[in-house]
Amino acid sequence: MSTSQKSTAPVSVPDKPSLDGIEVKWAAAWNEQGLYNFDRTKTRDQVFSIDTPPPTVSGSLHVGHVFSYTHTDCIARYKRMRGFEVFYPMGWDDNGLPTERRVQNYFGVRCDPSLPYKPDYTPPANPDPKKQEPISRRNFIELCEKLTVEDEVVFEDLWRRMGLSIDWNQTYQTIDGNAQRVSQLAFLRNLARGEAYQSEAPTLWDVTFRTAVAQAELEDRERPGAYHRIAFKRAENPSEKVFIETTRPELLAACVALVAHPDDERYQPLFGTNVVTPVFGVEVPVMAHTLADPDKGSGIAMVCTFGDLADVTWWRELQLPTRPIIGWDGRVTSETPAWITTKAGKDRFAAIAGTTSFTAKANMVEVLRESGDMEGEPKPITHPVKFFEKGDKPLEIVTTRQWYLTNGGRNAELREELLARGKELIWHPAHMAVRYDNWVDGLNGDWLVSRQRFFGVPIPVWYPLDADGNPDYNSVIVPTEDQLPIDPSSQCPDGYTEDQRNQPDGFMGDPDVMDTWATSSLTPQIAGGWERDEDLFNRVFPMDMRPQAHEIIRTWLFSSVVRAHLENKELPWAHAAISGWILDPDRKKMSKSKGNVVTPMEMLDEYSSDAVRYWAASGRPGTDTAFDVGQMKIGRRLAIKLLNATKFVLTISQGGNIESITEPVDQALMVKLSATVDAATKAFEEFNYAKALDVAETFFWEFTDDYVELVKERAYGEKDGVNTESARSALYISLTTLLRLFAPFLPFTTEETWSWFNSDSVHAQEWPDAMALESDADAAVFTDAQTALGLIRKAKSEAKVSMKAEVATASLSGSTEHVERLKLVESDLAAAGNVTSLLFQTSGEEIQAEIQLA
RNA sequence: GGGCGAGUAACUCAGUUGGUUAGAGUGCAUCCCUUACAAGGAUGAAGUCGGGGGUUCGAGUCCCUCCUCGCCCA
Repeated sequence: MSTSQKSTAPVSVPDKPSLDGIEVKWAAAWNEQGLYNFDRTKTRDQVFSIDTPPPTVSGSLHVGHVFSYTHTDCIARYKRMRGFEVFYPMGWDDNGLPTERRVQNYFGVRCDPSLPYKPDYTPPANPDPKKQEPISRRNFIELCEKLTVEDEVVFEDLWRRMGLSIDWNQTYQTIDGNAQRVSQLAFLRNLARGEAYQSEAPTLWDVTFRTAVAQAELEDRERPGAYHRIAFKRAENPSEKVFIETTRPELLAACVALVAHPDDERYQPLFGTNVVTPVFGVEVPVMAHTLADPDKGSGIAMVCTFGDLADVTWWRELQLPTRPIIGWDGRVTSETPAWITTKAGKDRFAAIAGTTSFTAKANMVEVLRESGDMEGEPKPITHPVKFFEKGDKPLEIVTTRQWYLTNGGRNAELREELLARGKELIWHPAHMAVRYDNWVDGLNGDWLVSRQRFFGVPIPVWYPLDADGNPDYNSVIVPTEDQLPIDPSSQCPDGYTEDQRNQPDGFMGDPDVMDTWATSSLTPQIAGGWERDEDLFNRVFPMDMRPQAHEIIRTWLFSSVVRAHLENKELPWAHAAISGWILDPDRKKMSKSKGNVVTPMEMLDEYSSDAVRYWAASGRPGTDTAFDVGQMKIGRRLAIKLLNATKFVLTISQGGNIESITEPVDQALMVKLSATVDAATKAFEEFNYAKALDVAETFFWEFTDDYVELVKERAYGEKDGVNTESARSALYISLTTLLRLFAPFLPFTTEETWSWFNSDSVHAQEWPDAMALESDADAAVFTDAQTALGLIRKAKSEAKVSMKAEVATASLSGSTEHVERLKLVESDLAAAGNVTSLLFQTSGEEIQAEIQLA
């Protein structure tokens, strides 16, 4: 780094510097200059690549977006100044259920895949959410695409207004052609390697959305329920009763066994015998399994196909028959099951056939009460119930054919490999790694990737139909890689013609789409040009950084690691930067439903982008942060101070040279500045932008409050030019260093001020070099001067006079070293304090002052 | 129930491998319209570092235990 600096343009400082309008001005200028465009001539070691989270554009803008995206941008800007070519793309997550729901509500339509496409369709003029108009799948998807484009504009406007240094030439949508191609291609590669497979198995099922959901999308919610104590009769001796307690009496017809713990002496005599279900009269075995909890209810459980995940375990491990009575719509099946053979049982079933599980439950309770098979009244309890995280009805478990992807949930070896990947990844903060480990350890099955939805990436396969028109799922027909992306419901496989679709001896397309995470898990590959632009891919992959929130470690982060591990045999990125949440002032998570969400654009308008960024950057990595307009006001004050301080320095100094800094207090300031740069650099290297901001800010306030006041007169040249150049150089070098230290945080303010004396952008400058500012000067000269100046101010403040008031005599005392140092600043202290007679005295260990005002 | 994180001034937060008298900003009080800055500046008051116990010459920091809050998992 050069030790000499001067402005690269004629200095032009506004009379009244202001933050107003600088966002629009500089966002446009940066766009025009292509300042953040990725230069793909750079090689991998010169590149810093970021796997940016694609926001869900159908969701609302949230201060959380501003918060976490600012963190990433601060790091991107730092890396850019460190000489890295930053690859900073932006994606839009428009794939999936949130978009479908928004389209349904916004246009008042719903998708009915059985309907034909209407080319000139227009949605209802006055959408009625209760009377959604059924439309074809293709019409529905067209509306999804139309709306997401509109939503993306709103997000892009915000990102630009916030000053995110994104390369707007590198954008993608998780539903666009390339994302679909990458997603399908990766799936076919998984299929070829045996990592993707189909299975007919009990599946967690959301009855509202009528789709299967994966383990990663579940959440437990506490719900009221009740134990119903129901009597089964022993098959050999009907007078002998066995009581079970169940929360789901409506599933009695789906009962396939009773289970108790093998050590439970109460039920040991029953193991291997049969009992008869009440009402339906079906004979079922009593079996032993360690999962049965002797302390829960009566200690013996009714196994149904399927009431909960424990039922699935028992069904599988005890090899029980499948007797489902709940259909995909969440209602009891309309046909009476074959296993119910008694006349009374058939009649009873007819009464609940076709009803919702809620109605069926009420009906069954009534029937059991009348028949005397229920003992006592239901006992209310509260218990955790599994929900789809986006759903509002409890999940059912139904048996369906689905596609799965291996993720270690059923394979110990793969699980260990993925745990090792978690250890290989560098986490910020480090403790977030345990969430990954917990999740991987707790996996109980492979990743279910098929979804029975419409707006998503189709599963790219077909199945041949036999002479009876039944699909042969074991003979999957796949497209060639160069045919991708494909839609199997509108395109036909090689060797077939479209008129063979759904005909005997013809083919059928897989009707499902993939889980959105199956696409989102490939964002490094999608943005990085995998199998599309190998030249780009080799320059950016594996990426350097994945920023994301902690609650999606189990979904986005984990699934991305799975895909890259399987496909690329490596981690998708080196660092994971985990951001915290925004909490409201009561320390509750901010959310729309609580009505405590603030609109980001209003915030930016009121406080300025840099002020809001300041607040965001104050939140340490991974730490939940309170929404605090107070911090934004401070940020605004900092930005305005920076404008004014820059104006001041430039009016008296327009160049600097480290060799000209000869005055001890100026040299001391440089030592402090060097330490500040060093600390900020170290913090940034650890992804701790908050600390980097803090150290820069601390130095800045000392610089303005103390140093500038101390050297003002000398810098003006009012002391016959003695050491004027030293002060001017120190001021100028401090200023240019500070503007660069603040550039990642306050990109607009620093660019505005930089432009007053430079023709290029502050964001294209090199990050300051601590070494270049280092010297063996004594930093305590400045510290002691600050102390002495403070004492003089205190005396004036206590005397309630102006800071400008004249001091007749100031007698400073302290240790020998103190006095030696203070003498080095004598002239500046006298000037700053307006002291006529400044005296020194060696006494005591602390600096003290006796002040006599004039 | 298991795990992780947090608890420091009225508020929001720093506090490094244990090391002098625990810091900053906000707010508050008092004062100053000082020619970079009144959307400003100066000075000041304010803390049993969640409770208890332990290790140590020395603990906000390490160990044990309990309490409160948040999140993840079951």
